[in-house]
Amino acid sequence: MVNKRRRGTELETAIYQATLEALEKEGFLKLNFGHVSELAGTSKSVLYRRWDTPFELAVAAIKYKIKTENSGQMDEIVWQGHSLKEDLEQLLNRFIVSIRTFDVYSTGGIMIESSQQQQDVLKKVLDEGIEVDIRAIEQILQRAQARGEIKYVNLKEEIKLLPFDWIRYQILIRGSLEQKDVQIIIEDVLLPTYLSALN
Amino acid sequence: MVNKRRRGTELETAIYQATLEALEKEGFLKLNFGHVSELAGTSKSVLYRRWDTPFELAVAAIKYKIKTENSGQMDEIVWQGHSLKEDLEQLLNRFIVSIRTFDVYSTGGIMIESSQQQQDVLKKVLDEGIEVDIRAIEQILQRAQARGEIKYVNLKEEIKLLPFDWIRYQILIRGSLEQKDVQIIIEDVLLPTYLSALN
DNA sequence: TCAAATAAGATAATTTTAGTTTCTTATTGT
DNA sequence: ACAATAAGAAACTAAAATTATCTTATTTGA
Repeated sequence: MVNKRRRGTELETAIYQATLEALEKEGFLKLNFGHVSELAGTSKSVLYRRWDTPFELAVAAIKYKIKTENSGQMDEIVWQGHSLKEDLEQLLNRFIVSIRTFDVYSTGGIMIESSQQQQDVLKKVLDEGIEVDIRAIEQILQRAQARGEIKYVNLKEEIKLLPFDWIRYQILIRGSLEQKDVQIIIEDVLLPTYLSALN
Repeated sequence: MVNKRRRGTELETAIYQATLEALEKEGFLKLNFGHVSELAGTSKSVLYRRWDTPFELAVAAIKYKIKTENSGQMDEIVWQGHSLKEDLEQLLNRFIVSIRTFDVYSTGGIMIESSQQQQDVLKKVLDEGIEVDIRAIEQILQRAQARGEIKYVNLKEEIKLLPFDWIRYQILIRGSLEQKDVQIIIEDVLLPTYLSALN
């Protein structure tokens, strides 16, 4: 390897891509600076200069990925359903796609520990997502109200988040989610819940 | 250190207890044979002979803990409620206690990866618990049927598992669960869902 | 009861990995 | 063109994981 040194943004995106590649192949636990620097075609010292731990690198890389690829996707949904049920189907299926993107970087997914600091960081990432989820549900409820399917739109936050929590659990922990499961949660749980609380 | 060598079951329970202690203090990621062998007052080679990886040791230790402490707890619930709602409160509060026992060994709790093999092992552990959960819900439903609160008791398995999945998610991933959240899931979600599906 | 088999425990040796430091030189900006 | 900055390579250090070897307590069963 000789001349042509990358730096700044160019170098960092290369590192991020290498990190994501490593995460996909080896997962979180095995992520280390040595391997990533090889993949990125740079050297360890470059990574040690920028991040203190592989964990921080991983978070930065995932943030980068979300920013460049998913940015605004959930925010700008064009609703196409003609009923509360159809809107929910559209929303949850879209959500499943985006959560699976995440899942790739935690091969399978199992709970393990992390430091308090690390938890705070990840909690923040999660919470940012939650706001988007809540807004989406609120939009759906208002559409349903306009149609006359429900009278009110005030729902407790925990209930608004229920389908997202449940889907995350199925994908990240259980490791599987079939189409029929989504139908079940919508028809047997969400619709009865909403109709009971909002009429 | 000299004479008096422990072996067999005696030695292994000592190792399991040392492992659980290490898990509580340091967590999953930092679990290693060297540290555990010190805590157990034995030597590394003894551990390397029995388990290939710290992960397998951890699983074995947690299994041991569940077997000796929690065994049959959930199975032998004496129901004390006088309504479907009260039965659900009893069940879920009990469940929360048992899941928190688990949580101690994953300080905080965050999803990270593990190998396919490891996942299979943990999936099996989870699945064993699921059977107990399902039986408990079925008992409750039959009591509700006997009281006349509901007509039928046939519920899809996904729905039966919903409250357990949801609670696990809150505790293991979100990292918190308040009493009011349990009330909300029971009153606003489960009861409407059951009454809608089973009448 | 005694000898052989088994497994515990101690220790040393080896390997691997993480992390640091040093140095050279390409690149940038003034 | 020259000084400042940061990339990249490599060697080095330290720590931890893993393996190997050996001694000896304990069990087994003839």
